[in-house]
Amino acid sequence: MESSHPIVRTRFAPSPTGFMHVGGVRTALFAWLIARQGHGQFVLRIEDTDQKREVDGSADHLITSLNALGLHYDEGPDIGGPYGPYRQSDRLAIYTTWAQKLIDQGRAYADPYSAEELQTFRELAKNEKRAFLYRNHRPEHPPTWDGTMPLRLKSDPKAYTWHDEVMGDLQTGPEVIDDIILIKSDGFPTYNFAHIVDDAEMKITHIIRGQEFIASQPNYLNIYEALGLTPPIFATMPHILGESGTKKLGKRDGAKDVLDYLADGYIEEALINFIASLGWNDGTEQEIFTREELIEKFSLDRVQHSGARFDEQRLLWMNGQHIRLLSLDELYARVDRFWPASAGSATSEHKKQILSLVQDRLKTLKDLPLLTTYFFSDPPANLTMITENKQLAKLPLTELAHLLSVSRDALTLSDYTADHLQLTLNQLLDTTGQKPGILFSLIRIAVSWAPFSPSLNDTLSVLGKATVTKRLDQAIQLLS
RNA sequence: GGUCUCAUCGUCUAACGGUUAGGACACCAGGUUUUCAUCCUGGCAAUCGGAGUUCGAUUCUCCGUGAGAUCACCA
Repeated sequence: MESSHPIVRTRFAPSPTGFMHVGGVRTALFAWLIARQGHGQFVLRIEDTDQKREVDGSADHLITSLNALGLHYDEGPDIGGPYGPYRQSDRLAIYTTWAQKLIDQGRAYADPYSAEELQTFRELAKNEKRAFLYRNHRPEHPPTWDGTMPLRLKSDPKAYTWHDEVMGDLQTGPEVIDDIILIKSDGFPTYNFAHIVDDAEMKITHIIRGQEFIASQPNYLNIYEALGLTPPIFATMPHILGESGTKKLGKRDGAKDVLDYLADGYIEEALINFIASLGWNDGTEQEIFTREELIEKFSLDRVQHSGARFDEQRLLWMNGQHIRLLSLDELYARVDRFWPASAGSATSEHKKQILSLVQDRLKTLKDLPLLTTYFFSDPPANLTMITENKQLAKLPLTELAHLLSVSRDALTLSDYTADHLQLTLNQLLDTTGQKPGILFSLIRIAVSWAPFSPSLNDTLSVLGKATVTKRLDQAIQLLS
């Protein structure tokens, strides 16, 4: 059933003024999902029309972030594409051409006022408790536009009703329509003008962006009309709010760089799932979604209308869930830079064995050293782990030393497969007459000196007979 | 102040106008022959307020209240 609908094309259009935070990721993610779902294209366009705010390296950082999260784009400034260039500062001639059309039609004019005059108008409006409208001061005979003055739209004030895929039907009156600036006096277009031209030229079908643009939407519709363009589909995302407050999550409110989350051991699948579920769900009770499931199930009409708070606890939980979903080989490939320094000389075979033991315990990849150091190097003994242990403290140290001695002898006879070790350990419970709470705790502490570890038989198996025997001997000496 | 938007457990959210208002995170209590984690079981906890429509309202309407966005030569 091939329809006449155009191919879905969405875009992420950040301005290079800083790092990529979760709000930006969500906008990018939803646009990416729509493109993938519709088997269309996802475009990256850099909106660098404000030279003053531009931050060096920011564009590269955004690109790195998108790729790190697997939100790969089909067209963009670094990879090109049929509708380039994809950096607005390289497209100035295009905006001039479109602006000239408006001038020729009498729909754009030069703004002759100084900043001071404009400020006076604003204060006047404020004193009268009205919203400021430039068009109330529209000059009768504006000068010819020579590029040194701002170029403004000669607006056509009217009421608008439009549809938003997320918010539903929206409407406003003519009082919000104004003569907004199309081209600034520095020759660069404003976002308001440039994005409309670019989206049209790039054949974008869906504009997905944050709530902060909803108030400008009627003015954009006015521009589309002046330009003779059919507006694309609009979808407005609610804001992500800061952890504590109710404010929009911004960089100054502690919004973190997404690359920091990756560096802190969060995996991209969890980040994607979490950010998607912040304001969206599929209506079922499913919480964990793979990337493929999100592409299949995502829909704009199920996106929440209100803002959502960013809850790190939930992200942490979700990260653990996604870590457990990875195959051992996948996980192994990702934890590479998280191993403790002492793991340096270990074989990958050995490291994989250890990893399989701790996979279910990892909440972030950064937890790896805490859970595994004693596998790679002899841990320092800490007697208080025994003397302050509720169960072990009841027995005299010499008795504990004896138990370890018996255990060492019995374990020496094992072939050190996990199964056989379990058998040997169970037999030790019989021969010593001790409860697992005592005997197993003792052995576990004596070989790891760690507050926790995987199951005892697995731990011993991976440590190997030589290491276990050596550490038991050392512990026996210490307790004697 | 004008304009627009939003409102369910602490948090993320579900619920053709008819449910004991469901799930998840967090928290608490048990269980899975040691610990920590996982996993399982149970517990705690919500429809902002007031009218109206209706046999019946979390759901529809209106009025409040609260919150957010916007009113730039920023995006």
